[in-house]
Amino acid sequence: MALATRERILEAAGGTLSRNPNASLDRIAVEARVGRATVFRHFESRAGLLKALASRAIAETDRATRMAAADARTATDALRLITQAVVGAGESFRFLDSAAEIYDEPEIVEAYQRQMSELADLVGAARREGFIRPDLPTAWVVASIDGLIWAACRAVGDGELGVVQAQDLVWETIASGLSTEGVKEDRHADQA
Amino acid sequence: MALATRERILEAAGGTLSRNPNASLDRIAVEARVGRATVFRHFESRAGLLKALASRAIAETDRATRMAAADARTATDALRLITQAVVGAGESFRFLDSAAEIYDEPEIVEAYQRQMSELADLVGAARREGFIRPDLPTAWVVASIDGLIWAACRAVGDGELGVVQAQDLVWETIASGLSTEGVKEDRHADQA
DNA sequence: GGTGAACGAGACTCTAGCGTCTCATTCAGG
DNA sequence: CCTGAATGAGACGCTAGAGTCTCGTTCACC
Repeated sequence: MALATRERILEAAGGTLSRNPNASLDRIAVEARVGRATVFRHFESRAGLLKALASRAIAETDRATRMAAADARTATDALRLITQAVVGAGESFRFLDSAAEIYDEPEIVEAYQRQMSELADLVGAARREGFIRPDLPTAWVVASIDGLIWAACRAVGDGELGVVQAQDLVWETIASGLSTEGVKEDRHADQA
Repeated sequence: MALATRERILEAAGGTLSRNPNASLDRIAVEARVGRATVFRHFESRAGLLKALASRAIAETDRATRMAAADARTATDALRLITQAVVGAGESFRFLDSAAEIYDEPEIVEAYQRQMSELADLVGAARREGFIRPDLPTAWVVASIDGLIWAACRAVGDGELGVVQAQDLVWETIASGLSTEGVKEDRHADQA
């Protein structure tokens, strides 16, 4: 049952920390219905647990990215698939917002920066495909995609939106914004 | 010099906590170039300091909201002014992301919910003016505005964007999204 | 020059939470 | 039934950081 226990601890840690970023190991152990000592049997320390949690989220994102790259025929489509995958797995990521200690781990920081850089590349490719507005800095495109994903995960966590709904809305907003000025119907103008 | 000292502590606390949400009072005191005891002379406790910091951010937002309501002729314009004001004062807000303890203060939670509700009302009014897409849930519009503001403040803090640039980009993205599908030029279609 | 308020420095106590260790219990496999 | 691995419970030491207090200093104002 070692694997099941380890997994249960990670699951509980993710959930508890997303609600209260300063939750103690004792609290997490209770939430996982596990003795506190068992947490230390599976993880070197609190930092080790957080690191494992972060690594898990990073691996999940990498997996989603590879699948998107395999399935998608365009960079724009890959961007859409990745965005929706991350929103779908949002619960695994919410704890990262507030887990400041994690960014002491160079390994995690490096992986995070790599993923951000990959996202920037993807945005660049989507831009060359004509999907991204040429007048927007790539840094802002990346940042706002991040912000919209964050908002979607929060809304889902608060029960304001369903997961599928949130996935669609994020992409819809990326594509067309919030205003009627950007609805797709208008787009056929050029050709008129 | 009592007021100047108090202000210096608040300023240092905001800056330090936005960088490291778990920063100790000692660290904050050093950053403010003030003895740690002086922090306790001005604030009842750590919670009191955070509460004062949050109250300050809330008051700042209220001020911006009132000014926007006074200056703007439409709800859409008020929404724009408020959005830009909040991005401009972003440095005062970034610490709120990660200061989980604050949400134990009912007073703060109430004020936050009131502001969110006011924002929802404003979005509703802008919707009736025809600015907001009718097919988007208000909850998502509010959440994504929040997310874009968050992203902008982060980008400014990281030095990726200038403040004025970020203010424009947030509104631009709200209005037209990130994609070429939403650029304003297309909009004249209806009238053609 | 005298006075009092504000401050800096630092000693002190107290608590929460981390990490270690031990011991009894459970439970699966032989 | 026996054995060993995984666990739960809990005692224990340790440290960081909150909050209190005191004493000496600075500095503005009279």
